[in-house]
Amino acid sequence: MTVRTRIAPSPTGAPHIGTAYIALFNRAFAKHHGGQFILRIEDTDQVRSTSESETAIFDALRWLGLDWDEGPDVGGNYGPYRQSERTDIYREHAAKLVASEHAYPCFCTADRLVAVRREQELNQQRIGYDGHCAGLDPAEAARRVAAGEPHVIRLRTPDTGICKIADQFRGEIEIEWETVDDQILMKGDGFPTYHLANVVDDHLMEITHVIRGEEWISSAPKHLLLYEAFGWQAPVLAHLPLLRNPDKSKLSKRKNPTGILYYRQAGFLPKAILNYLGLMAYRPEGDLEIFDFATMVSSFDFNRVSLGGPIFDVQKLRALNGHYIRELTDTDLLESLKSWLLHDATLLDVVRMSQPRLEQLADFVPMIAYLFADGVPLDPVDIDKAGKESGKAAEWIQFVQWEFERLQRWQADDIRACFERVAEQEDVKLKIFLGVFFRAFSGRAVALPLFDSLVWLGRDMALRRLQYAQEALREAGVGLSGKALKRLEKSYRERYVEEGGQDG
RNA sequence: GCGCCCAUCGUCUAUCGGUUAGGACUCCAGGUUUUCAUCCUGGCAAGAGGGGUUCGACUCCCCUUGGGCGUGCCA
Repeated sequence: MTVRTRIAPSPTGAPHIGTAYIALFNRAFAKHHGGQFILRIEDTDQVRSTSESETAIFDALRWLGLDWDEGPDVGGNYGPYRQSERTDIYREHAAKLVASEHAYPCFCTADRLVAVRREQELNQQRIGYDGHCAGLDPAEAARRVAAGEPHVIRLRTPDTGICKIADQFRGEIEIEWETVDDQILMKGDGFPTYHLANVVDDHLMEITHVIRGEEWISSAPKHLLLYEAFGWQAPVLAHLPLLRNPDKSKLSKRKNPTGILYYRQAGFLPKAILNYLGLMAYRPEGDLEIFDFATMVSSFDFNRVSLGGPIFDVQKLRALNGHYIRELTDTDLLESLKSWLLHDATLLDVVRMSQPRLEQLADFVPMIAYLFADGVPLDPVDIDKAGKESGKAAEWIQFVQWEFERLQRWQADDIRACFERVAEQEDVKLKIFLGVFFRAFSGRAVALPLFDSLVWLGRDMALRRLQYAQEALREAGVGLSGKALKRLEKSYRERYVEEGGQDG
């Protein structure tokens, strides 16, 4: 049996450093056994998935050297590797489950579900679906489905007994069936949920080992039950500890740079990132900290994986990166610099932006420096003063951060529209408004054209700069307090997000 | 609230019953260097608490505490 592992990111937003972390372990394990590592795109969330994000995932993982043997863009014998192209397969399998009564159609409305949950919260009961439609007569349910009544398909879970999960890192985990509710398998839109799709695909793609984040432990029983219902052999499960923010919460973009592309733009080396990510839960042997992917592959051992939730410490990553930079020969470093950003294609953009403003060639480098930096020296007092009144700058920056995250495409026109929208909402002249942002992004009141600069920097770096600015403002006492941030978020939702809750 | 996971310096970790509890990052001091950085040397700094098991527990078991995740027609 050849070992096959996979990474299955969903293309929503910027490719996450956590995805690289999980991918690294999966790839290292597969390669240790001479097996294959597969990339599967989990785009079953029609609302949030974008092709821009999918491309960015390919780009980011490949840059890190985490190549895949099979995937949407390289093909393979188990395709298609994009879940949105496999909907027939899921529908078919869901139908089988309904036929065997391992699953059932549910006609409950979203309103009823909310009401049920609220009552459970009130009575301090366990939260979960109450099984309202589980007892429906199958024939009757089938008639209603045939009549076109809106419905979802739910998994029928046992009411008693315990589910034993053989986690390769943690040993046996026991979860009582009573605590797992009837999970939705097929959504009202005809798309599967993660639970169904991931089980069906892992089986069909002959995945032998599923190494994923510990956030999945509590849904493992549902997955195991599905394998059983289909009469399939379940893959080996292993749950890695989650990467954390300095405050120990799950790593999030609000508190940290989480975009892989940020790290590329900021000049981190792939081998340093891989080494650091490996360090988060693995040591090849004893005190060995500096190691490459090949060492991780050859030494890979489930017993050497540590389980404490590691805090992602950019400072240590930086130190490690410095180590690798120093290890390069001068010509290799020059090549690294060139392939990073100092090549003709990117330089030409910068040349075009700067030309109208140049009086001497010597003006060039100082003028463009902020485009090649991670952070720039900031004057928080000056930034704050650029706002209409003290405190406004921090608010404006926050609104723009949220708008940037929601932007579908990262292009000059969209970015411009984004600034115009916020300036209008905040009732401030664009010229005044942008003053804050020239300072936040470049550290100066004047710089090259803002929107083009942002396109050039990339979304992840743009967001990072705003994060730096917020930190500086906070330190200077003119930033957003926790309370103010909460208030602002509410105001943002009301005024900017037309309808429905947005994700976090 | 309920379920599950986790627990060694500030941070990442080594230790798989017997160690002065080791290394790395950070910080501090000193040395090399025209400055800085690098590099070298040294230093500060840890087994959450309480019960067991054992001749002997950081290590095994239980409880408490703390933290995390889950509790979505998101993944």
